[in-house]
Amino acid sequence: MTSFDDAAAPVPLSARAMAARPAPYLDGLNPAQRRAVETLDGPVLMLAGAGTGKTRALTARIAHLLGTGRARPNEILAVTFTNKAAREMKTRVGGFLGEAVEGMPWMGTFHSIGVKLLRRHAELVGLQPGFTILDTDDQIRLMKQLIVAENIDEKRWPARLLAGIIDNWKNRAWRPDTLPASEADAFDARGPALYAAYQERLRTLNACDFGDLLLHCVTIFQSHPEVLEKYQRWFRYILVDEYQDTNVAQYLWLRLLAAGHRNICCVGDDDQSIYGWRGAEVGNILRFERDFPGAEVIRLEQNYRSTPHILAAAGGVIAANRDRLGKELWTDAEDGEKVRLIGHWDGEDEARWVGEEIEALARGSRGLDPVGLDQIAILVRASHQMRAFEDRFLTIGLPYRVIGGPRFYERLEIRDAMAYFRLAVSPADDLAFERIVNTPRRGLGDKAQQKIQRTAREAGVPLTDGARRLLAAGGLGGKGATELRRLLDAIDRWHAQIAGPAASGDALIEPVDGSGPTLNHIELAERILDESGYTAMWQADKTPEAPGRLENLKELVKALEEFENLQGFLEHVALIMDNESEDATEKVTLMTLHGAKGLEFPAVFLPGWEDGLFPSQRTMDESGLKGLEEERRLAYVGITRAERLCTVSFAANRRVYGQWQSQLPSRFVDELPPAHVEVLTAPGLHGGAAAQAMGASDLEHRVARADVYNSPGWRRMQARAARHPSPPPSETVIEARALPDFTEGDRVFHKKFGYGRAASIDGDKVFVEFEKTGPRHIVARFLTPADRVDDVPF
DNA sequence: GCACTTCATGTTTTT
DNA sequence: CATGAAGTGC
Repeated sequence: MTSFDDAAAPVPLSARAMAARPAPYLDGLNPAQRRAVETLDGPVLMLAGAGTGKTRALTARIAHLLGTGRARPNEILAVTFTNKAAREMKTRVGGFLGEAVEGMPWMGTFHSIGVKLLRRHAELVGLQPGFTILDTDDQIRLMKQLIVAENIDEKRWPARLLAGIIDNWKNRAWRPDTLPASEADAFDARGPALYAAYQERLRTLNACDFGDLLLHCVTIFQSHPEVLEKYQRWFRYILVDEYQDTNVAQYLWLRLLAAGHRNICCVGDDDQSIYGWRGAEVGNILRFERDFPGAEVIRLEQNYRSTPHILAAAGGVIAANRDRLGKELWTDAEDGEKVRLIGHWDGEDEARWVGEEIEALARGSRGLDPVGLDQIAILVRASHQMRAFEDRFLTIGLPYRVIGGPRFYERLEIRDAMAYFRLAVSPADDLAFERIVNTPRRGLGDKAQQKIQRTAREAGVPLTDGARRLLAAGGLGGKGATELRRLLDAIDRWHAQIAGPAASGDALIEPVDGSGPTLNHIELAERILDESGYTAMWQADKTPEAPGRLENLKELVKALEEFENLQGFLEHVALIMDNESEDATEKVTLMTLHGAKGLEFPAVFLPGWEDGLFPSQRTMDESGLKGLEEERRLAYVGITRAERLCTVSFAANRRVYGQWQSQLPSRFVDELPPAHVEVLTAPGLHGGAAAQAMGASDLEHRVARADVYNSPGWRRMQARAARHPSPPPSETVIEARALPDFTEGDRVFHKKFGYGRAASIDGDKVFVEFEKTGPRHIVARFLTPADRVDDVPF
């Protein structure tokens, strides 16, 4: 058990020592921040606008709580949404406290704290403390089984959708028994029953999905007042980050815990609530004062990030939203550049222009100081918008990094390997068993698996036991039987080996040849992958992605080094799905607006501001005005990421699902206050054929409305453009015509698709069979002969 | 059990 | 268009 039970443990940090010295953590705080730090008792709502130093205030507040002796480190509950935020808070508090952060076991994400609580009281909701945590993938597979069992038409009700509906219910803290009547007719009135069945399955599997981690806690608090009271007393102070993103379940969880002393400090920004679609309730933050009467509301409005123009532009956009708590950001900073606005002919032009602009910024040829590539970000509404930029950057050799791509732990081979580890830890993990019974192929097809399922269900035992019974009864013959027996034996063996070292504590045991319980978890993991035939499966696989997968498996085993045992690792992975690999080269960042929340960049590009794309048509269709307002907040988030330079752009034409569509500039473009915007004209667009084809009216209409052609900003821009002309785009065009400097059959390299063989060449078009990504037609300039890859400038 | 086909379906994302 | 999932034929 952790610190909770060590109530008698000495305070790791000497309160007196800290109080005696002037508090260094108060230095440099502005009055509002200081108030937020020093108002310790009672409910506090810290409305912290973008870039107003909220993390600073939050960490100082923790330091202050400890410094004044109000609470010991393990009596503070500090919740965040993401592991990243939790990590940052830990680091920053660590700056004040030194190693005493280790004594803050209750600083973490909602989910990680939820697990911790739930493990202690699992039996109160019918679980055992060792329950497994299902991720989305497991969840959907489970739902698929239910769909089959309940005879539901999967065409009409795909598992993903149903899992989503149940997720939503959980987000709203609705249990099967408390589901409101309004939901009773969800999917042909079978919703409530299916939800109940799903929960029943989870209980049988001794498993929780992510929603349960919070909802079960709430259930326990509500039905076991003595448990709740214990925690209400224990957590003397509660801090919550990103409060605007809380869903109902999280809200109830917090409200229950804070109900006693009401020492709860919520930090958030209603203007940055962008996760409504996944259950976040802006209402939680809007209602705070009603929920906690007498609450102190502190507004952090001094912005330390952006220039006045950028703040004014963002403010202008967000002002169009109703239902705001109201906040106006201000700054002492110099005016700087206005927000720049530019229209393009199509998405490719937009990408081309952004690429050139980035190169110009990097050279310092825009009349500004040179901007490093890693100080530049392109923030898009939807990830598919990234492709035009990737293509372009690949072509011009501009290094970039995509944030939010496929995650390491979501990869097939990693998930398979994890399933093996899970089985080794708990052989009763049915979902893990199902996943790998026939991977690698063991001759256990659908029929055999059904037999196992049936045997297990009839006996009411886990699948591994069911399989054993089936074998004992001779219900399976041939190769399948032999292989199944071998697998079951292997699982037993691995399980025994885990029990060994775990029981003997965490003493480091020298690796000894042979077997026995002397294996450490890393060797065990290797052995599992080996004995299961999983590694061999990929080694035998001749498809191009096999080597990469083996590489990933190696990486997975390496990741184990940071943990003491497999159990610890599995728990970590269940809750932490992020994987940020830093690499040293300077790169432009490409990510979604959602992904950018909480980040900042000196220069930000916001492309694709077109109605239907941004704001997204779908959001508006589905959520109407509420949706539009959330999109607007997204625009606000985007603009406020910029420190010095913010460039908004839109295209007149865009290919949507292969179909060319003409686009209208986003309504948010109109909401940008003209006084803080500078309208640029793309080279070649102004007066050119493109402008005419574009139906110049649109652009001109907007431009005339803002009267920007007559603005000083416009003239200054023109003058600057004359002084610092952009490199002529023709360079690339000439390059594009260049014929390949390799011949058919040569091995070639492409930055995105990797290595391949040039199967046939037709002019500047090459048909390449890529080793990893299959065959494709590629323009020659994208390719480098493989033996000269080092010449590629990035 | 596997490879090939057709067909539908196209946000945002964490835990 | 382009990707993934489901279905069909071997």
